[in-house]
Amino acid sequence: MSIYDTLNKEQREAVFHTDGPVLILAGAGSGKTRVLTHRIAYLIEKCQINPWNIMAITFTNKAAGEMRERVDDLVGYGSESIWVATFHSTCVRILRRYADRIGFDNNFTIYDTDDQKTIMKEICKKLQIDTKMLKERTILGAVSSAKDELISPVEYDLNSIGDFTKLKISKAYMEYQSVLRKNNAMDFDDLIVKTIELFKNCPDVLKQYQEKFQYIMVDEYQDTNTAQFELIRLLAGGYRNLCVVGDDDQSIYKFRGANIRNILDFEKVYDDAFIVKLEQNYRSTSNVLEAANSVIRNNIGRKEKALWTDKEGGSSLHFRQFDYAYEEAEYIAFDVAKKKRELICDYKDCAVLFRTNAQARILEEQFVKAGIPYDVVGGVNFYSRKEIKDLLAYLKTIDNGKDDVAVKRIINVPKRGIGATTIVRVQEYADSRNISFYDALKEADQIMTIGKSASKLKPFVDMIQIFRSKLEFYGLKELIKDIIDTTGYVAQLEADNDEEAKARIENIDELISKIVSYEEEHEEATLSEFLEEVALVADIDGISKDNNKVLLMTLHSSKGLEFPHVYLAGMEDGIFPSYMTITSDDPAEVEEERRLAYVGITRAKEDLTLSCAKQRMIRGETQYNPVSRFVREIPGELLDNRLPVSKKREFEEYEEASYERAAFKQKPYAGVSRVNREQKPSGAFYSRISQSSQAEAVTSEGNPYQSIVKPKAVVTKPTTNASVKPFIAKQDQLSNIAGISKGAPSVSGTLSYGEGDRVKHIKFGEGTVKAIVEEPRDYQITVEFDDYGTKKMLAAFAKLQKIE
DNA sequence: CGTACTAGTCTTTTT
DNA sequence: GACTAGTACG
Repeated sequence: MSIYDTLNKEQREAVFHTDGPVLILAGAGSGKTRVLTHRIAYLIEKCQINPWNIMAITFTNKAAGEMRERVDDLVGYGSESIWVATFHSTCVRILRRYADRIGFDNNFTIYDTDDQKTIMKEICKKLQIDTKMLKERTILGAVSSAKDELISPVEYDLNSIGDFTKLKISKAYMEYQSVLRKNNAMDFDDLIVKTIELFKNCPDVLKQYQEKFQYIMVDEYQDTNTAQFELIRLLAGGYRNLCVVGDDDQSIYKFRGANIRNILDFEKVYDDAFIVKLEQNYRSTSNVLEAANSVIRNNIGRKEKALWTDKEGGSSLHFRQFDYAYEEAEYIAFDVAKKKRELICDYKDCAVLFRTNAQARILEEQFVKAGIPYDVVGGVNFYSRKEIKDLLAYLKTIDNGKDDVAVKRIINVPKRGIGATTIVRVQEYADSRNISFYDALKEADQIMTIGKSASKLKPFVDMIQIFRSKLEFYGLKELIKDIIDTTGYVAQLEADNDEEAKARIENIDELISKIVSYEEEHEEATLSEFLEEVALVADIDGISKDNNKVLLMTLHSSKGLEFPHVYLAGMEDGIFPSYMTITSDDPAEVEEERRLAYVGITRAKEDLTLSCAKQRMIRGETQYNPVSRFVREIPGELLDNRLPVSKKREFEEYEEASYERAAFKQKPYAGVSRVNREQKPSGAFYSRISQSSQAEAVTSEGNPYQSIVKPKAVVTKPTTNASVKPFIAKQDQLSNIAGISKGAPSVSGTLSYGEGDRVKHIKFGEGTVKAIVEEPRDYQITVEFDDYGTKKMLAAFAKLQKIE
């Protein structure tokens, strides 16, 4: 009995076909990690390939660690010499050795999003770019996309001719790259781009890595971008033993430059590619799988696949709709507690997935309330907290004096009486001499323009110099403690003595212990390496399986994971799919959301609950959203509750619950008197909704997916009319929801069109305005559409555009 | 130079 | 709603 006997036929083919280009199309849950690990084992064990000649690229460090572990379990030796890493850490490792060949120091700094923004802000000032018209964010986005596509500043410039905005971006891009170079820094995208540059400029270096990586495997191939593909193509150029694994249906990072063509056109680039499809799903029950299939089927641009399973049936999928978002969260917490209580599963078997990070908060509140242990993946990254960034900036300054961003961040933290003016003067001096900011500081007494402030700069420079020289003798742990003591950073926080300061001190302690454990794991731990590891951690990397906690995370973070019990929260059109993609005129955007839905559904092994709320607070505004189209795409017979949930029955379950909710019991649901009371809409408001829902019923069949942002003014004026029970009784059919959830219109000042004007509607196309009737808060517009006939609609919903 | 308040922005997703 | 950048004032 060999370890390969447990594989199915296709999996074995994928494992045994070791030479030449291979494309493995691996559906969700089809055992692709198993294939990859067995393939590595096979290479080492049966083909006598040295572990150090094998490379595996994964999407996250966590995946890399797990892969190494599993290979270790299979082979028992050598796994530590396999190169298993993400694209980014692969590139950093290469660049740390050879960056000097392309004009950087080998101890270059890696800039995160914050650093990028800081730099871009300065550039905009310098180039006199009006950031009201063209935001730093937008420029950085454009720059990043250009890098993903391997478009250099010069090429970008050539492509910008005649386009005013693009020309500005081009100038900024050019300047941005030169600042980065000057600061001896690279951003995330540069790590890939510069490695390619290195390979193209130094064939000897490329040759060396081509020799090393005789067998290359790439996981999550559908999410690679053009630059990453080029990198792989170069590396595999010697032996051509390139095996990529992916699933076009799970491509969810287009916004980050992922090029789906990489997987769809693999056979064109490598015409001798061996292709194998893994279609048997080992993860989920057939109900879950059928739901996933029926959703993804609605996408047009995909390779046809038929995932199947022999796990017949399983429990049906659950669907629940609630009036308020907090009720939804409360239900999920309650349901998890119930499952735990009834020994159906443990906390760690459950995960709650949602579209946006912001949705985590309301869930957290209810989990705390219910006393359920949970972890939130992502959100505010540990390393992007102020206090952590400050201390890291000290480390960066000590490590790389050319990193102006880091130096400027800490030059006056804690306060040393060094102000903005002084910093500007020093920068001017540095610019005139063409030296770094830090080097300019060293010559403070030469800078005539700063006068007395020079005396404040000297102690700072001395302090940094002393740290540097001490680093020869002590380790990173001593260094960080020395920094904290010398600067009095923690001492000042202690003086503040409030909750926030306490939390910050805790974070700093956490940082210290991270440094300590880093030093324990790495014998020759260097500052540069530590900073690099810190720069490249993903949110998901920190999650440990050993904790018995419910995991809360975005759908994106959930990729590659699986859980027996999965909750998909916020299944509303406008949330998921997001408002942005619904209103976009590119249908491919909704397709990407649908793939995300597919990823979410296929995370579930046994049990899947989909939920949504009719009313939800988003960025301080109350939204009314219809049930997600993705829920509607699931055949009704798979769901246990196709109808909106009966409030009464739900409530009885609450009553039975063993944990106390005394306050709640006294006022069951009437008036929704707990959380959000101040946001509770008035009775008048609700009758208004019903009204509009009836008015909308005429038009809703063509356009049921519209999410509406309701004007604040209406919501924030609560009346104490607690007896109003919002339209629950009316909601006996899912199809009604779309109409009802239209909500109230926003108060539009004036209309940009009048009777007789030609207008355009996002869904119905062009038409002529026939009538405009004024309503209390809006206008009812009658439009005769060229292709859809006459429709009545409210101006605030219809978003009609006048055609000139 | 440092602080406190205000106004504006944001978020869809992240290595 | 939360955070941040910008401004006015001490």
